[in-house]
Amino acid sequence: MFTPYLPPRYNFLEQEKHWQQFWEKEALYKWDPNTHDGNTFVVDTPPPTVSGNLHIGHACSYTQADFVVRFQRMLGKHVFYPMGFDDNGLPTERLVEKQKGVRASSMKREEFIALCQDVISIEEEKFKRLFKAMALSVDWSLAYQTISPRSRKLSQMSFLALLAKGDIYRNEQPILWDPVDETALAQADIEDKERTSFMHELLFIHENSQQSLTIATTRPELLPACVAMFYHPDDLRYQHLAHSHAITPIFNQKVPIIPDELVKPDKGTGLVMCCTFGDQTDILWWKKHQLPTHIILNKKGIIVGESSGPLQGLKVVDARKKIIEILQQQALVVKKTEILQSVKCAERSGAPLEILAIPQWFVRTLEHKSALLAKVNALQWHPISMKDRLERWINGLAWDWCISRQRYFGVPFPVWYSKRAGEVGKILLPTLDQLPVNPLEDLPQGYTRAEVEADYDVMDTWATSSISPQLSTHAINEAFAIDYNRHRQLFPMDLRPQAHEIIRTWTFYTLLKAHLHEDSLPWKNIMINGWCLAPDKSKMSKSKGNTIVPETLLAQYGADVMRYWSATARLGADTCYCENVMNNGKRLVTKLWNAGKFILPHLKKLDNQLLIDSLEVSQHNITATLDQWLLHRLNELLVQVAGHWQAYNYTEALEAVEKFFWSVFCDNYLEISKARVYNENGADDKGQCSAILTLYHTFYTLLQLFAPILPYITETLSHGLYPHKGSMHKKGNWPDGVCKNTITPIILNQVDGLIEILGLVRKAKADRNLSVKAPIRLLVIHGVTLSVELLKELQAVTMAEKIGGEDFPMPASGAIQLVGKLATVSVCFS
RNA sequence: GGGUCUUUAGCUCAGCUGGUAGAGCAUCUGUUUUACACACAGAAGGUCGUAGGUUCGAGCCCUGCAAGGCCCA
Repeated sequence: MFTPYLPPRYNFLEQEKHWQQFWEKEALYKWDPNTHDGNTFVVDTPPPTVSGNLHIGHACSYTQADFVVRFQRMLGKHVFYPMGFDDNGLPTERLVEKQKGVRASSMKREEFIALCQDVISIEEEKFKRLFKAMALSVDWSLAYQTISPRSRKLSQMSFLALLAKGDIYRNEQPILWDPVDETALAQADIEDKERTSFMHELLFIHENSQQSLTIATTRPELLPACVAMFYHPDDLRYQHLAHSHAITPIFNQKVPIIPDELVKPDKGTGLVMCCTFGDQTDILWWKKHQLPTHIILNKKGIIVGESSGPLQGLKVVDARKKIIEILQQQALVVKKTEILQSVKCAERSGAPLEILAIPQWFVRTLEHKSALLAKVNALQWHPISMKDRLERWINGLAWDWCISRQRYFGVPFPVWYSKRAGEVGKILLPTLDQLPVNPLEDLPQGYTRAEVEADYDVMDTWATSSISPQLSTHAINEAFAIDYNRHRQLFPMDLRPQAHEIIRTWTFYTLLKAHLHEDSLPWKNIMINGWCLAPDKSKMSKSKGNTIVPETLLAQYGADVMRYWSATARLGADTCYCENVMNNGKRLVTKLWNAGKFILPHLKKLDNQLLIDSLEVSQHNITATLDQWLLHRLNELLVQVAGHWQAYNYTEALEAVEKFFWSVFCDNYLEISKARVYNENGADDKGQCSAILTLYHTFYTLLQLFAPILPYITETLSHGLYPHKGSMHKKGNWPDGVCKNTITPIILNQVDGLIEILGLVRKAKADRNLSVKAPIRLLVIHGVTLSVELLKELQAVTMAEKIGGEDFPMPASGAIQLVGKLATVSVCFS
């Protein structure tokens, strides 16, 4: 049935809901696993963290990716576009603790994990609804979670694969430790607190000369862990100490005296002791000077070990009092000064942090630097300038990647340590078919619970996130695979869209994993979107109260307008939320609707079959010069816009289409052709048919060009005016060129002249404060010779009674004369 | 503190290998109702962050400075 129809008003909320259901019912975005022609476009969507709310920045970046995906689908690609949810790790734990008012550390581990599962399933539904409202053309059947059994399995496979290759190793490393909650912390969990403390000056003995040396410290209780003494290399007071040793008081340990630039000569006495580990500097020195490790603190922050003598069994604070007491008794404290000190504390428990050395798992990165740089260069960056960030990052890397986290809700290491006599500490691994394993519940084959100790840690979230492509392809490599055929079909992927602040983490780790696993790139292209800032160009944050949530914009303006806004932000460039731009988007949607409303009633003037036929078939009916000119210009637009899209320049693509639609199509073509469209006296049926057909097909092409950015209004108008064509967004619906006509440069120039003359006449009327529809008695044109046909168009649109050409003299008086690039005109009103 | 990006009209942004500054909105003026006043037509609006340098010529290249963003310490 061919019955074009549009409702009287465009109610975006109603239409959006309707088309969401339609797209779902039609399975328009469904990936077809049986396509093997290689004409695929596979996307690696970075899974958002489900904890907390989606903000406008997400909306901006996810819609920008969707533009590209929709274009590729319309081009005819088989699109694989999944959505993931990153529900693994600390942010989720935090959310759950907050929502449920619980503490992970004070519950049973399994109960806490179950609670996490409950919360994320609710949060994910929320995200899903919002993504659908934003018209992300995701195939939801491909959705994955970073904590699901399959993701755990693949994550553990990745670990085992790298362990087998020797790219993962275990080593004891200092970490920041919260002795109250008994966990390692990330940088993000730490806050600096000011407190008063005492700087003590203690006496050491210089081994060679037996003279006393005064060192300054705020941590006297770490004396048993002292492993060196430092002074600044330029400090003239201590040059004689080079290459000698000092003896610690009370514990009588012999420690080397070493010069290092990090010592502040004016702090205390300029001599400082280095312990295992008092602060970050101690760690640096320990690494740089390869000092011995002398651990005296346990995970509860209690001093242990024979060598700690009288401090054994005491908490840090008590040990500090005790050691000062002892030192004072022996007159080894020469000075005590109250100072204000900044101490790193746990944000949550408030406890001052200790530094512990704990065995951790590491992924080798440093030795792969040059290979990774080559990979970075093989990747297509959009925009190219972002490549630089990753190159600098890789060049500056100084440590291997520590992937151990002392957490609960994460992917556990698939590892046990043997307690069997003769092999104590031996690393035991599961077989592949055991995966995913929970080493706390499962056991390595042939061992009993009593014979093994499980690795209690979970992996860094990035260890899982860095295989997001493989979470979708279901394989790490040929040996570690759930479905290797699927992997071969999808990997490497075509596109990774993401924001710039995670280039150094997410991009880097994902490149690293693909490199180590298969010597491959994870993707062929990467597009980097910018940030969304508040209207004052500052970062949006809850504390400033300047956040804007997508829900508000969707309700106020609708998804198309929100997408329009994110389309005006160029790739890589930060953009601020701007009411102006939202209004422009709203105007565009309305203008499209009104153009559709104009075309609709004229369609019944033509035979249905003529409208159903493709333009190729009905092309011979496009007889008017003006119509042929429009189609010619439309063809030029198509080439230009396709080029922009191929280069990921959706902003320029939109700008070009919008400009063409607004000024060429609506303001000029439509106004000029109106006389023929209405054909009031019935004198030009052929011209009318030509005009209506041109309007009809041009408008559809413009809708196609707008479609990747404005999916709802284009679908609504497409179904209303072109009910025989099916969905606007179906695979392969990108226009590959409208009817090729052979319009000559002379004719092109004539129509361009006509448009210019129309502009000059409008100006003449504006100068006289007249309506654009005010009649003209005489219009004289010099410089351009128009055909009889074009003169007729011009006469109708300018309301000119009479038009004179070159042979007609310019009126001397009573006329407005205007000069353009191509033509000079003279307008007489009376 | 190190690195990096940004700074162009009241607002949001274009501006190609250096050659007389552009768009949309907002403003002002005018025009209506046979698609659209969420429109059409017109006008006005800028020492291109700042101080130097290179050049016949700099928004663009070089150096310093300032403000802001981001990443890393």
